[in-house]
Amino acid sequence: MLQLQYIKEHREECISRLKIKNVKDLEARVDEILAIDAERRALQVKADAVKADQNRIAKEIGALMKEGRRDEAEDRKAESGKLKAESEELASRQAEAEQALNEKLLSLPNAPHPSVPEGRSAEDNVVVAQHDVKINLPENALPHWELCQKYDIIDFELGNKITGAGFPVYKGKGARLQRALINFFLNEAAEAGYQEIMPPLMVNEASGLGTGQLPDKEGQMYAIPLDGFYMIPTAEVPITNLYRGEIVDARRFPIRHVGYSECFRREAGSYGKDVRGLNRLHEFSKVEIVVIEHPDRSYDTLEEMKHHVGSLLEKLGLPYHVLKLCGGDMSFTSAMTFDFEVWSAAQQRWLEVSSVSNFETFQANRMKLRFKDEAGKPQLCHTLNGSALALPRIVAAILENNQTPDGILMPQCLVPYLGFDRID
RNA sequence: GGAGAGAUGGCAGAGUGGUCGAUUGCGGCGGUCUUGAAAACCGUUGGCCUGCGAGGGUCCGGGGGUUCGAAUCCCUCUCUCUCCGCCA
Repeated sequence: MLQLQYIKEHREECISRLKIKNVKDLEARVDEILAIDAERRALQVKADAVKADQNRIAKEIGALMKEGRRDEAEDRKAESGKLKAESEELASRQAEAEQALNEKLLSLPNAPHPSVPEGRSAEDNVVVAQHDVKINLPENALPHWELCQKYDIIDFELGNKITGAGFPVYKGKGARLQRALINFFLNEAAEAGYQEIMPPLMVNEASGLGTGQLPDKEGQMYAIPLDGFYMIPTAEVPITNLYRGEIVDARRFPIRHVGYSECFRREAGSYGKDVRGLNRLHEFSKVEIVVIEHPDRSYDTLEEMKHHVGSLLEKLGLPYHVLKLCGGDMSFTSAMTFDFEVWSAAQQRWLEVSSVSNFETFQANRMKLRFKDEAGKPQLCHTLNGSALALPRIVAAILENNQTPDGILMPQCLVPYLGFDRID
């Protein structure tokens, strides 16, 4: 969530930044927050004064009792009793104001960086980079779901049987390809300085709140109500929450992590050709990079992360472009996001395989993730993350783009991990 | 799943109704000494809210209660540890 202090001190700037995200009733919501905060502070000043009186009297009673002046102590007790009622009343009003303030703040999205383009939908995203690769498709090129069947490497029907739609079963060379990609991505990230984490695949509610999945995207996660857990939609959740509530040593910046996990998403409301084959799944594998960074350096780090993601796609020999998301297409939590899309030649469409974002202090504020600045004062860190990479659509593009009459050729960089160079 | 013990500051560990935001040790930071370092010695060392400031308030796992007053007493939840059972 946004920092209250920022909203207070930069109301105009805050509103103009949020406008880009097409927030409804924006000014009214911001002003309501400011009003509730003012009320809350006024209540606290009053409550503190009453409390101070109570504390003083309680000490006096202690002293009087020690000296054996019981009558005077009893007078004091009566006095304190009156204050108690007043103090309880003030405290409960203050708690109400605090809760209201918190709810309002929690429901306000992150303010986009001033350079984020305006726009309503994905149509308005801006292509900022393009990397072409020549593709020679055979005459009778097949979409990946037919290739999966032809070579018996990914079985969607079997997944339906044992779980349901969107839970494919990888077989033989298809399974081996998954494992190879995961290892390739993890090794590349390790070489780039990211420490590997293998996180739990279920998290508690506090973690969901920390990274912003809760409360507003609750319906997107699979829940385990009996134990109060959620299946993670991305490794971002457990890895970023590793630092929840911490005051980290500024000398550790940037804190770079990479982790592979299965990701679980309900994807309620999805349908049609978008969900065909590997295009959209309920469970998929992803390698994620997460960085905790000093606010002054976070946008440089975002560039480094983009560079890392781009280098992976280039090694895999996939054509891709990079989109800078417009305000209307950005996530609730992000201040700036770049999407990487690969060209899937047989489907003739772009598939999103990575999303790299800077959240600035939005997540850090929710999870109280801080560092000490030069003056020794705690400040919020910036958090960033990006897919590096999500497997299914990478697999779809590899299968489609590299198909030949003699089988599907594997990218050279994967051969050492695979132990074969083609699927046939 | 059954039985028991526990949760205090970065860590360890005192504190069982009043002057305790909390003894002490370690660690951290600053200094003295030293060519430098170590050792030794001295000092210092939490977060949050509020206030221009002085200051005030708050926090001893979470929530609730008793009391003029709670780290300390009561209830409850969560978590951790030990033993038994089960198990990869």
